[in-house]
Amino acid sequence: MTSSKGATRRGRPITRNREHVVNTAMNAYWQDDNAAVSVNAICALAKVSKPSLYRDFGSEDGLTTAVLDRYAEAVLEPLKALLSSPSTFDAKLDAMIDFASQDSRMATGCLFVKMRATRSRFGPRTRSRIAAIEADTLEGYAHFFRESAVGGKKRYEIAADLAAAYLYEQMGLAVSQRASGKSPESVRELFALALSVLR
Amino acid sequence: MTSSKGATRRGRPITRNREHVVNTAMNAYWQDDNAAVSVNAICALAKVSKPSLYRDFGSEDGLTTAVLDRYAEAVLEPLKALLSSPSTFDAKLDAMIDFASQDSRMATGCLFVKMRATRSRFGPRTRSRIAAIEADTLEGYAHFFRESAVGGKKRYEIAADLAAAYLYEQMGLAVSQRASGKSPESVRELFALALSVLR
DNA sequence: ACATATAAGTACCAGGTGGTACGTAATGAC
DNA sequence: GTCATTACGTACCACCTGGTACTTATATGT
Repeated sequence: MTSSKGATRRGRPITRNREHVVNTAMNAYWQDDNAAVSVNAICALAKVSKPSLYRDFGSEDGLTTAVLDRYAEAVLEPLKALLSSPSTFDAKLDAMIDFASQDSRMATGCLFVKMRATRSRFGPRTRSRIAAIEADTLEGYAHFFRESAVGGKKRYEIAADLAAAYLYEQMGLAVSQRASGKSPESVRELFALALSVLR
Repeated sequence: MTSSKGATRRGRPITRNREHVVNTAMNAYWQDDNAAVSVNAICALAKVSKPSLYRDFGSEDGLTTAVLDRYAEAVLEPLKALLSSPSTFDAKLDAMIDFASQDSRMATGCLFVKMRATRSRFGPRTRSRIAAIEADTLEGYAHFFRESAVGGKKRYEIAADLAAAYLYEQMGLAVSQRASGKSPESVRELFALALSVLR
């Protein structure tokens, strides 16, 4: 679709594509305990030379930005969609608990939460993406609570913004616990206890 | 007290003492956003040459262990003592909230929590100290809840160990929020909401 | 005065980091 | 075939990391 016109491309054909590198890097950052994965390590994992990587992403900041965007699209968006599904308030909270404590995607934690925790390691572009995703998530949560307040079975006495911030922080805590190896059952127990104040 | 005997020490007198280096390093680790403070930076801050530091502590692991011990003694012990003070259950929880959200010692977060979050960066000795302090803290909290269950005004329906783990995690979350610059008021609000399930 | 003992710093080590200059390989256009 | 065009990787850069061999400064014992 990129070169459908008659003018065929000239020169050596490209062998490594961006997608492959982004996925490899995402998995590396995601899996690793520490968020200290070097570009050298990523090049070795993706079997791409460093200049190739730098031609595709410009800098480490560019790479981590691309990784974060990919993660947001692949994992965060589905989670966000979960909140606007047609189901009850309590069922949605239960779904959040399931997701954080049981879902295999959170087995090694949430990449966004990890990157947020070590954000000082990243460049300015990545940092601003992190801030943007945080704001977007908080707004999504606040919307969820506002909706529930008018349509739900019970009115909310605590402010939607407070509830949103609370859910956001507790969600981050729960996935951090999974990343540190805590058992899904323990995470579930603690997370459910924390969210019980919202019901 | 170290050389009270008649036999006076021979050789060049020592100029830099361990305490000074430990305090400097503790403040550096504590203050810094990232826990990535290099030994070079600490040497520069403490105005000590690298070999001197290595003679005193053996390795980076030795230094971080000493720092953690000093922090435990200076900050964690007073906090622990707070739980065994003669006051009511609710007052003690309030004191915890005050400490995490208002106390100036937590203005840049809790060094233990920071080191725990980045524990993969440290050597084996430091890591085992972190684990020991965690176990000790959890046991202290569990004891607190067990005591409250028998002598307090209300019995506990949730297990003391669960309550202890919950308090431990919420405490860590609250001080992390302070470390990341969140306002004391916001931290207090969220932390108080979290602890409300314990009352 | 001189030897001995101790503590301190200079100047280095190998290895890893993010990042790049430059030669080379593979294609289409002519 | 020859040439321009493009993608690619080798081999490097300066800088920083934790860690150390070796010299030098300053004290006491005799």
